[in-house]
Order: sequence, then C-alpha cells, then structure tokens
Amino acid sequence: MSRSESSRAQPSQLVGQDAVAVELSAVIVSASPDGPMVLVRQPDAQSPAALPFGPLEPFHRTIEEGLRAWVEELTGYDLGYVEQLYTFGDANRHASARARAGRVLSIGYLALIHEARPRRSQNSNWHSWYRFFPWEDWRNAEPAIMPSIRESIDGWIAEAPRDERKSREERMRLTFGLPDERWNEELVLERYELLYEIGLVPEAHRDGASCWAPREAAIMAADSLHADHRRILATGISRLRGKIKYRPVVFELMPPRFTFLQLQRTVEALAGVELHKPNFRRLVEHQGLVEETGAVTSKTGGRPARLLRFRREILVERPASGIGLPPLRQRSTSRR
Amino acid sequence: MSRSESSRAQPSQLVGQDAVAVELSAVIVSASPDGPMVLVRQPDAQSPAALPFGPLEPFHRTIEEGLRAWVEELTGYDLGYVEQLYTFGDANRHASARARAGRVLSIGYLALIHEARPRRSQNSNWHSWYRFFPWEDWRNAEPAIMPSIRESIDGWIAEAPRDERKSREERMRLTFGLPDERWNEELVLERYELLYEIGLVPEAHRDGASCWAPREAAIMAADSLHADHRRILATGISRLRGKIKYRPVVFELMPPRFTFLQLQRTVEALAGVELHKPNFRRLVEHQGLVEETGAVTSKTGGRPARLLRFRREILVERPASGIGLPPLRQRSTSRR
DNA sequence: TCATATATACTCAATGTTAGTCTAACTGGA
DNA sequence: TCCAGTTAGACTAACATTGAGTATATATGA
Repeated sequence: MSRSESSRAQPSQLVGQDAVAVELSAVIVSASPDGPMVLVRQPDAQSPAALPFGPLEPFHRTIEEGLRAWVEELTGYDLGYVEQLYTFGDANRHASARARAGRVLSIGYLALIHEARPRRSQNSNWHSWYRFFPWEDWRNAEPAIMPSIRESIDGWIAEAPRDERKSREERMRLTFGLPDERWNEELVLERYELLYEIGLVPEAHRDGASCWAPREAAIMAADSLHADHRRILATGISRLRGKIKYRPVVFELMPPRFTFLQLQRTVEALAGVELHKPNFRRLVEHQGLVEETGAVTSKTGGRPARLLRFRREILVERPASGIGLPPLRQRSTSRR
Repeated sequence: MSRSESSRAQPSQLVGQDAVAVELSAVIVSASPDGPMVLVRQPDAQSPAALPFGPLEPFHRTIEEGLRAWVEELTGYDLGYVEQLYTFGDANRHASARARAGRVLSIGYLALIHEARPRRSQNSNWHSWYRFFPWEDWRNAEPAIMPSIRESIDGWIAEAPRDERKSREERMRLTFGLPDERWNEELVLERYELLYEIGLVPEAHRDGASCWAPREAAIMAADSLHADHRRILATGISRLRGKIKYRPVVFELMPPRFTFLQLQRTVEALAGVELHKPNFRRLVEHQGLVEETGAVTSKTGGRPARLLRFRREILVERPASGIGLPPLRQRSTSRR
C-alpha cells in the first residue's frame, strides 16, 4: 500500500494488474423421481468430476451469456432459468491457482431445467445431489452418516482450547442443530464449510488447508469435486432451498403437468425434509400457484389424481409467492 | 467455438485468456437521523462521484480482504459487517472497459457501519441514498418525482409496438406498483433497470445504450455515479431491504444503546415506508431481539424512553430472525 | 369383494397479524 | 401551577394463517 491514493483509484489503473482467470461454473439442477439431480461432468478417467465450467471469454457479451455458451457446448443443454450465485476467489482453494500462483475467480451460477431432454455429451451425467452431501437428506430419517459426523465434531470440540470451546459448540449447534435445536435445511454451505475446516472432507487436505482431522478421517461417503465445485454446489443448494419459499421456482423443475403429490415430493426432495400433505395442498391452492388442466392420471396407484399446471400469470401477479416450508418458520421466543 | 471440447474444459486452459480487470466496489451504509447514508468519493472535481473502489490485487488473499483493504486506504474506515452483492460484467456498462476494449468485472459488496467514527479522507462524504434514488422514499408521501416518472413510462408504453405493449404495462405495474398494485420496496434494482432501459437516467446515454427517451429527458433529480456504481448501489439497497426482514442486520447500523422509536425510524428509513408503531414494538420484543439496559433517556421529547441494546445472543440462538416489515407480507389470493 | 393405496376434503385449536384505542410520563409555555 | 403538546408504551378485537389431525372418495389387485 505504498502508491498514492489518487493514482490508484482511477479506472485506468485497473489495466496493469496481473492476469486474473475467470471461471464460470454451473450448478444445473433437475428433479427426477429419485430426487434432486445435478449435472456433473467427467471429461476422462484421470480428471476429477466437475460441474460444467469454462473460462469467461472476451467475446462473451455478459457473464451469464458466457455461462450459457459453455453449458451449451459442454452438455448440449439450452438453459432456461439461470441466476448468479456467488464469486469465489480464495487463492488456496483452487488447484490451478496454486499451480500458477495466479488468481482464479470462480463465478458460480444456478440453473434449473426439466430433466426430460436428452443430453448430448457422453461425459455429463445426472447425479443425486445427496451423493455429494449425504448428510443433507433428512426426508425419511436421520442420514446414516450423521453419527460419524457427530462423533468427529464432538472430538473437535473436546480438543478445543478452553477459550474456543464454547464457540465451537455453538457453531455445531447452529449448523447441525444438535442436540436440541431443529434442523435448518438452508445451512448447506455453513455445514460444508465447517466440515472443510475440520478436515472431514477430502478436498480440505487436497487444498493443503490446516485441518484438525487427519487425512484418513476424511473418507466420508461424500464424493468430492474438482476445485471448489463442491462449495459452489453447496451454495446452489442453499440458495435453492431458500428461494423456493418466496419465489415460485420449483415449477422450473416440474413437467408441464403434474399432480399435487409430485409437486410435494419435489419440494421435499429439494429441501431434504418431509411436509404435511394437507397443509401443503392448502398452501399451494391458496396462493393461486396452480390451476387444473381438467385431466387426471391413474398412474399414481390409488385414486386418480388431478393433473395441474403452473399458473404463469402468478409471476406477474405476485412474483414473491413461494412454497413456504413450515419447518423454517420462526419460533417466537417471548422474553418479556 | 471451434476448439475441441476436451481441450477447453481443463483448468490449465484458463491461463491464456485476455486480461480481465477486477474492480471491487463497496456500498457502505450507515444510518443517521436524516436517513440512510451511503459513502461516496469524489477524488477531484473532474472525476464523477463514485463508490469507494479499487482493483483486486494479487496480494489480496481473498476478495473480501481486498475490498476491506481498499476501503481502509481510501476512506479510513475499518469495516465490520460485509457481504458480497453481485458480480457485474456487462461490457458496455463500464467506461474503462469500453475505452480499452477489455473486460471489467465489477464485484459489489455491501458493508454496514455505525456512522459515529470520523472519516479520514477529505474525498469521502456521506449522502442520503435517496439522493441517488429519489423515487424510493415513500415514508411521508409519494415522492415528488413520481408523477414525471409515471408520465415518461406511460409514454414509453404508449409508443410500444402492439405485441410488446402488454409486457411493458406489466413491467411497470410490477416495479412501480401503479396504478392499483402496492409498492414493493425491495424492487430497487428492477426499477432502476427499467429507468435505465427507457433512458431516463443519464448513465444510459453515457453508456451509449439504445434508449427510448432522448438524452434531454434524462435529467431527473437523481445524480449519477461513476461506471455502474448506481446499479451496484441499487443492488445493495435491494439486498438490505430484503435482509432486514429475516436477519437482524439493522443493529449493525444502530448505536450501542437506542430507543424503540430510533430503531423503528431506522428500519423505516431503510425500507422507505412507514410502519405501525405498536406492531413494530411487539414484533421486536417478541422476537427477543433487544433487551433493556435499565437506563432511560429524556432527549426524545415526551415521556422518557427506555434505552435498549441488541441481544447479540440472538445471532447464535436464531440467526434467521429479522424485523419483518408488514407491507411485504403476501396477500392470499384464493382461487377455488 | 375386500384389503390397500393414494387422492382429496374437512375440522379445530393455536398462533400471528392488522389496525386500532387508551393511558403514562415527560417538557415548555401561558 | 396547570394545560397543551409530545412521545412512550400497554392493551384489544377482528381477522388470517398455521399445524396437526381425521374422514371420505376412487382407484388397483388379490
């Protein structure tokens, strides 16, 4: 910080800095009967699995257009709904940044599509996102991996220096909700970051972060991804789990016609929690999010279900309406 | 798009691209009795006013650290609460990008501070953010500038090609809430973008965008800012207005001790709408956001008010609790 | 035909919200 | 000293929303 203030603050001074590589990565989500899926590429057996990504090129008119172009080229998908997630730039979290001692900015995007269309590339595959975050699926019961996570975190808390112990306990309680707190499904990124810091995910060791846990402890069923792509994916899941509550984005994932239960199962799959059926129906009806097509389907097993369609008009009527998961509502804590 | 897929998808390919300049800009907000303030710099009489900004440098360990360093150097403020807003990269919205035909990425951050501390730099000044967005302050009445905005937009709608007319009308209704819809205070960015597209803000002409309105129509009391800084500011206001509803961020702007009414006035100033006093008090009390200090103050005019302090514990108890402005609650639209 | 599975409708208590009114405690000026 | 003005703070009734449960309808398949 030696140069004078005024000489640095001018836009023209921006030119001379070291080259920055900008990488665009896409969390492309779809919903299948088996749960929420994310598109992952593995160009060849040597490379690690990765989200579809590519560098921002000079001819891309906007960042989003650059992302769309890369996804189209790599996977054949023509994206519909797209939103920017976050720009990451930690030097040490990116292999190629470490290798060339430069900086890589990683701009993450979230895209939602109907899975129906065929994919072009042999290298792209849909995976349940719970493959990468097995501790995030609480639909049926506590995930099988939770006890071992809890045990590791308990160890990390126990070995804390005295002054840090309480804050570690609180961080565990906040993110993983244990033992007395409820599960907050939106804190996907916060949970991942905690596991990363402790060293329970393999990429923490790969990145050379100073970890509490030994590399051997970091097995975990969770597969890791190229660079910071698992972090970007966590950001995408967090964002989507939050957004379905106040914007009608689920419908980007639904087929043109669907039943109430299909819609509920999709929301549950995304949020990783189960919902109360009658209340869910009432909410969706009450908000004017759907309308009947008149058709019914008998493929559901029992009584035939009405087929619904999304009321696109709602987007201009009340764009703020969403699905409103009950579990996240605030508990009042009266403190008179 | 000519090179083969696999050769482009590797991280090592990121190196060779054209230099990208990365600019970090800060929307630094504080609350004064006169309303919400934002820190704006004007290095010299020739330069346009700008948010504090500077390039990302190789020695910045993270993007956020780079931002903090720039703000510290330019303004003397040591930022507390900071969050990333968005990364902008439209080629034509940035003067220096046009000048050198390269790309400028603009990463915007939002920072909240107590105004109390003195500022170091002569070039930095606090301005009400409504100076840059006079149409956003609906606390007392409809802003004085609204009629002329409405008139211009009406003209833009009237001159639309037939097939586009309806969508223009809906866009106006959504963003500016007229004539029948209610005002949605969160759509700051959407409103600004509409005004930009129509050509009612001077920077649209400066950027050479193809505008409906002639340059002369774009006077508007609103002062413009360097590059896309007014867009970044709009993003920051939108984010903050949304966030006070579900996170206790207002308290970052409050002094250590404050009265209920001070808190309410601050929230109102940020949101640009007025609130119902008894309900606001009940909400804040009920959420456990504050506790009494035991002290009172008589400086408020009438009956002495109790001085409150923020309960920091709430951050670990329920980080999701916020102030919850009534005007944005959803209206039910029953459609049985 | 009956068990079973799913779809859909209805109920009810608890809780939260909206929009008010009413009272309390201070200041400053007639 | 007393009253008008001003702000603080308590209370309430009407209404809407939510959480959790139960009951009924219409399919399939043994």
